Amino acid sequence: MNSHLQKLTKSFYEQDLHKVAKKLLGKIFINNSGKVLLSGRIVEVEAYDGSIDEASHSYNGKTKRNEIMFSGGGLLYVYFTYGMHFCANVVTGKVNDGNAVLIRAVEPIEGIDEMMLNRFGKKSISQKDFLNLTNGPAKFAQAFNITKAENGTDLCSNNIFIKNNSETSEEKIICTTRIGIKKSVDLPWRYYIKDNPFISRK
DNA sequence: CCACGGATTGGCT
DNA sequence: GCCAATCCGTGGA
Repeated sequence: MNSHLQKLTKSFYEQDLHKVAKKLLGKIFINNSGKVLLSGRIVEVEAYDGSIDEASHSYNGKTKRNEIMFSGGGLLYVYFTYGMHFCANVVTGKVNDGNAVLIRAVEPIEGIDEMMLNRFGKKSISQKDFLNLTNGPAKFAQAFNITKAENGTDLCSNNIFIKNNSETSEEKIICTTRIGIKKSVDLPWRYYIKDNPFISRK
């Protein structure tokens, strides 16, 4: 089947933040903008809310850096952090909501040789490094060639997009507090697929 | 196995 | 000047 027929549409991304976050688990993230198609199954995400969530980049309103978070569901918000890493988010809801889902981990499917080159500069890696390909937000971005150039990409009209897949059943979705933040630490807004080997942390 | 600190830039106070 | 939605290497138990 033509993958375009399965591309998630605006109406999917315009749904409620947490509904989209949970529904994204199990879906296939694709970057087909390079020579080699890269794909992976989304296995871990976190929700960030502009209104009540002090950890969200959008909490204090729109700036040059976070403006994509306010630009409507279906866009890719990519930010730069710690002086060297990029992380990718899927914007949800309507214009000015300031809501987005951070993609924290995927399970590699296609283009794995290319991912190994992007991450480690070689095509032969250890079993341990195989799990290290995409088991973290900046690892995923590096493996999939997502950088600031991809900030603002419309996932509904480009060769970077997310493909539909069967729903992940409720009992396989684990919900915990989020990782690596210092504010709003008690909000249980991290979702991941139970027992998946590419989860960033237990 | 776990804990800790360095890397390195840009955004905001 | 401070610090970040991270990652990786090191050093000790």
